Amino acid sequence: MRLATWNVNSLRMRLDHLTDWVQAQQVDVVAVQETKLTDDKFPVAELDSVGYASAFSGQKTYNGVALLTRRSTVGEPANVTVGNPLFDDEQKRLISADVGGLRVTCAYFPNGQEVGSEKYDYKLAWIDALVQWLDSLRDGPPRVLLGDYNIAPDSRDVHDPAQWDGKVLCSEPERERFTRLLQTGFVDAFRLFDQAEKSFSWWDYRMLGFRRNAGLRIDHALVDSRIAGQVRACRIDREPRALEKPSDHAPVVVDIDA
DNA sequence: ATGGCTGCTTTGAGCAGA
Repeated sequence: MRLATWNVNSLRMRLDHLTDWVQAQQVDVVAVQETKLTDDKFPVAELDSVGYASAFSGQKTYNGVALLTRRSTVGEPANVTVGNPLFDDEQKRLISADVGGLRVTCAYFPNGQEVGSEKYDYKLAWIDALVQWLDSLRDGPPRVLLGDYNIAPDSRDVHDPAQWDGKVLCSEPERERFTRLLQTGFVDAFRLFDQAEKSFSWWDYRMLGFRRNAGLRIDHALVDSRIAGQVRACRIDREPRALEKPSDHAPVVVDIDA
């Protein structure tokens, strides 16, 4: 089974990129972040016409998440949960479903804006609640957490570690939260394999970020430790980032024998 | 040091992203 995560930065702007890509890559499950659409505007019919069923939770302007499943291989998302039952949140950042024997969660972690800000505190509290909830699901079906974590876990994941040292996305409390997620029984699928140095998943639109490869690895696929041995590959696909009018994020793909 | 793109919005300057 091939799963992927992609922050599309507006599904309205990126629908063609997304449908082209999932078909070309034969993706079975894709977790989408920053749809920026209310549910009545979600392109159910367009996705259905290319063979994908969808579960989604959105709002106007900001946030918004979705899980798309390839009908011919994995069917429809089942037992869909919107949000975190342990955390009241008006922001639409989390959706989970059973797909192909896995409990798949799509997450759009808060950005945090600046260390010490109100938004940063919200980010840490949001992650703490996510850790608590996912920990409670350890005995259920194997979990997969796909999303834009807005955390670069390691200096390897940062184009210029000195410049980013201690800044939001790279601060110690955020990295500690990432470690806590791993400690609830996950592996970082990307780091199970040899990867090129300076592998990133996001590049600033400004200052020729992509051309200079001035990026961060903040989009991740965490896979339940119980099935770590079934992970066959994990890679970042930079190609969609080079298209006209791209998202600022590239998709991350993970292949699991399941 | 600043802002540099992009998408969005009670359509137009300001917010937010990362």
